[in-house]
Amino acid sequence: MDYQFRQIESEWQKFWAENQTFKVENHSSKPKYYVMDMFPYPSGAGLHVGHPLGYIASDIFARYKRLKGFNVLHPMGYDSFGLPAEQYAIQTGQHPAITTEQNIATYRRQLDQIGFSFDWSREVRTSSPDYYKWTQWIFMQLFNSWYNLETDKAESISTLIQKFEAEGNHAVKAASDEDVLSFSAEEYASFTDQKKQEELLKYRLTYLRESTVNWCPALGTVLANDEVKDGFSERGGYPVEQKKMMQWSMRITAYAERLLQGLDTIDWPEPLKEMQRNWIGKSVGAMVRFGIERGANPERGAGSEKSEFASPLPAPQSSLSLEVFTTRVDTIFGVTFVVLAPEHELVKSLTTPGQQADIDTYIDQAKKKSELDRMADTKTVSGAFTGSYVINPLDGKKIPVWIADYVLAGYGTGAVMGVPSGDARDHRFATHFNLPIVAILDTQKDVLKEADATKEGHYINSGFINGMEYKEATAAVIVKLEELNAGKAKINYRQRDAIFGRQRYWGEPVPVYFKDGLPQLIDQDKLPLVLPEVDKYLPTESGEPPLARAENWKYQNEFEYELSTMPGWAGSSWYWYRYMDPKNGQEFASKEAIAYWKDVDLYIGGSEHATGHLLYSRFWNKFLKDLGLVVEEEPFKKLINQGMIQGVSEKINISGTSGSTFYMIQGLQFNFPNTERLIISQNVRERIDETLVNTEWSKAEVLYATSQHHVDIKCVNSLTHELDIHKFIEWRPEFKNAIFWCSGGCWQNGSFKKFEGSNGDDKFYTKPEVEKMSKSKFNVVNPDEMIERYGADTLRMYEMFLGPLEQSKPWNTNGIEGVFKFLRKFWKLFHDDNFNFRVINEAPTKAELKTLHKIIKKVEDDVERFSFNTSVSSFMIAVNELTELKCAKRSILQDMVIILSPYAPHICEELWKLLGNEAGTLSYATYPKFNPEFLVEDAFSYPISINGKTKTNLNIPLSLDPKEVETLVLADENVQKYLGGKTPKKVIVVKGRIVNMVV
RNA sequence: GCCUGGGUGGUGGAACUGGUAGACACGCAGGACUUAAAAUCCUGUUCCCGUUAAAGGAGUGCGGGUUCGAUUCCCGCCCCAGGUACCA
Repeated sequence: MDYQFRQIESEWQKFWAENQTFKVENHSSKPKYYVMDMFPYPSGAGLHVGHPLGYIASDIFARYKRLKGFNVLHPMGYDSFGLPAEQYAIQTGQHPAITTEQNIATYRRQLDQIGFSFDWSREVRTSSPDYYKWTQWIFMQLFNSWYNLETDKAESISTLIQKFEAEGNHAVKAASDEDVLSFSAEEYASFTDQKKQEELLKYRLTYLRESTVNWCPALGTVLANDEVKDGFSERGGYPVEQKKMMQWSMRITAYAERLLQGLDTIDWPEPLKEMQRNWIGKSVGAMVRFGIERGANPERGAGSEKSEFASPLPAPQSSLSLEVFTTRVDTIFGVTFVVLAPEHELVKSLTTPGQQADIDTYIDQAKKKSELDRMADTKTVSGAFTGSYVINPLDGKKIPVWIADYVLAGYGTGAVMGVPSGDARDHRFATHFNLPIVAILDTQKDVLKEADATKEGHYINSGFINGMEYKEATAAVIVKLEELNAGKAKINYRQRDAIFGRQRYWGEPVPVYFKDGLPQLIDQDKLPLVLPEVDKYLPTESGEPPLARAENWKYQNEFEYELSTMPGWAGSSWYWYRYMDPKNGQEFASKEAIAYWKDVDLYIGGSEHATGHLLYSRFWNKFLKDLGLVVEEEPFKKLINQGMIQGVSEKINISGTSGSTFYMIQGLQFNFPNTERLIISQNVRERIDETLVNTEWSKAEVLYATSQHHVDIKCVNSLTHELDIHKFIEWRPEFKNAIFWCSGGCWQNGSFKKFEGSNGDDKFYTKPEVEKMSKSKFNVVNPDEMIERYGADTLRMYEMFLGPLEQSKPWNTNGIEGVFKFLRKFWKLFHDDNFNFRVINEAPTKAELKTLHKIIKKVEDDVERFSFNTSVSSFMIAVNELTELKCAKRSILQDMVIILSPYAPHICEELWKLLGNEAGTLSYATYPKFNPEFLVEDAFSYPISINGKTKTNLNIPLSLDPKEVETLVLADENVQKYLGGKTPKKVIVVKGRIVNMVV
């Protein structure tokens, strides 16, 4: 029979499912290997061709490892809490659990079709109560823990209470809130229970605190960052404001240093590690306190309010002072101004009456700017002078205090010392506002023209550090500042605590109730705290989260539950442990299972999770490790980022309405009721762009205010980018009366009017653009059609053939035929022209063995370095060679089947059976052993080049040494011809590589 | 702005430690088979010059450099994609 992929694939998928071929046990005499994918969110759009890319790669790897004798854990599950299901629920009233269930069924069907070797008996779903019971349980452990900086570990809160009872908190070194009280054991004992809890909350690893959220009053809800666009809600376009709200937070900052250090111990892509490093943002520097000039504005109230609590500095001499964090404390003599964030708490008290108007205007402006605006606009310098001055603690100079939005309130102290000679931004600021610029190092170039951030050379204009070099000066300045009680060395992290909650329905309920306004954990045996039923998935009229709608939902019928739910990253921060022991009702995973599987050996997923999921997972893992619940400090030993599969989006230009009732376009009249739109073909649009100024097109200026909109790629010919107007109108009926302006005329209501004197071109073109594949861009390509047409094995190999795994690439199906042809060719090796099985038991030839061992080696090397595209090519070469050799020998072909099986498992299972092996044993067969003897060559065709340009080749035995090779080459008459009688100045012979002659 | 990745034929890409640039595949062109088409098979296919063949020249984003030899290493620049919190 010819290669019948449909039949073969469904047959084997059924076989694997029925026989649980890939079910794996938590014990084995084989070494363990854990291959995991980032589990998907089951969206309503189903799987698209981008999803399987990583899954195919990890599946190949998992299957390969099985052949190499490992006990392989390769599970799959669903990250099934999320906003889209909830949004759908809001629109339709359908419970998100139902839609989620349906979406999962679609995903499962699609995943099964591709022939993955998942152990489905271990499937997890984050939205299932059996699962989120343990997410809640981990939350409770976090609540019951504090971070002891002395042991550098999380500990039970009870040890902290003991310390408080014994000695108060003076000697306690803990990661905590800024505003902790200072108390003795006696004072602690005198606290009411309420007060004690209040204080303890400031140390817990998960705690409540006020944080700013995107609040949309019209929708009565909090929005995620990506639901906000230019200060308006993406859905509906309602204004969004910043609102303070009590929110659960996770004290991830306690782990900053360990998260940073751990990066050096794991095998992850360097760019990804770099991203995490930048996110954590460790900077070693110093805190410097500038005294505020007395009498600046005393009637306006207190200075640094923070300092009575957790300031790293001892109490200031003056109550009026300003703290600045800097990484270049050595530049302190070059400070000519200080800049505060507009939101800084001291701005109010520092502003003099004369400057009040300026400052108010500036703050107003800054508030309106979105973060995006601030970023895009790095060239514009803005700021305002407060009217006050601070005193440089080292030389007593008066320094003006400004505010500017390039300083962020959330980082460091929200204040910067401006050193224009050394920092480009400060330089721009100084130049713009005409502030002095002082050079501080003798190596600095023309500092009036440009900042020079050098650390080289010797200090000048710098008081007691004049003449010193960088290292010495930095140390000296810090010593001096400490002496003066005006500063000290400090390590600062950019990372902040993670907000842990959202005001939504479809998430894990937080296992907390409130008593006297303080959060309390529910009893552990009440877990899981199941998501209650609600009548609607919207917030309440008073703006409370949807859970407030649940009737009679009270702890012990008395206490209010926490109404927010956990964020998306909760369930995904520990799921790799649940796969180890997914059905356990007593623990999140048994000690034995964790001791056996330990960690994930290979994790494949997208780099978009670099600073979210991957950082939070590492954080929770370290926490679980501190509690002795897991064994490894890092959860994912090796990580590979698969590149993004991009799609080609198609866009059209839609012009705004002009208010006229008809349009004249090139002398033709078109009806144009106010609500209709003019849609301009891309080729016309480009011509307008080019010739906008020409009189011929002057009318176009009126119409020109177009915006680009996505069109479903189903309406467009992907080769010509020609729009099918009929299909388009079917898809978007609101455009049924629109005018479609083509280069030779216009379409409206199905008829075409030709421009006078035009060629009558009635084709309408879209603009293609390569973008991320996404349902919202209408450019997704579904794998189902591909599988229907070519089968799963072809899809698997084709996705790998597309290019390097880690590189992003646009999806195209141009080469898929070649992969399909390859599989047929492979099938035909085993069959004669009439498709009769023809494999024979003869001894292989040298050439056949060479081909086989070449591919054994190549695929081994390629898989180990995740270069799957090159192994597909090598398979093609091997099959071409064997076809050429007319090889039908079992000893060659059987090994070929094993080597290819991770890539194309279905066809290989079928051939394995035809070869007479027991069905289903292929997955656990032994990978053939490479024997280098078969590849040994005794001669090599040396490229002979002159001045680096290859001229000819000479076949020379490899046994000859370079000198002999040289003699042989020079004796060759062909070579002499190229040399034209000249004697080469020099001859380079690299054995087995090349001969190069310099003439 | 900053960080990261990338730029090689008409296309996807290969070239692993500095050693024959363009493997493999798609597409295209020509041919075989066929009444015809599909399928299959064969041949050619970086560009320029050249009727063919030979010979020659250019060539891995651009400009330099190191080297007997550079897609690979170094310096400067341009462009594309992704990320991003102006992080002091």
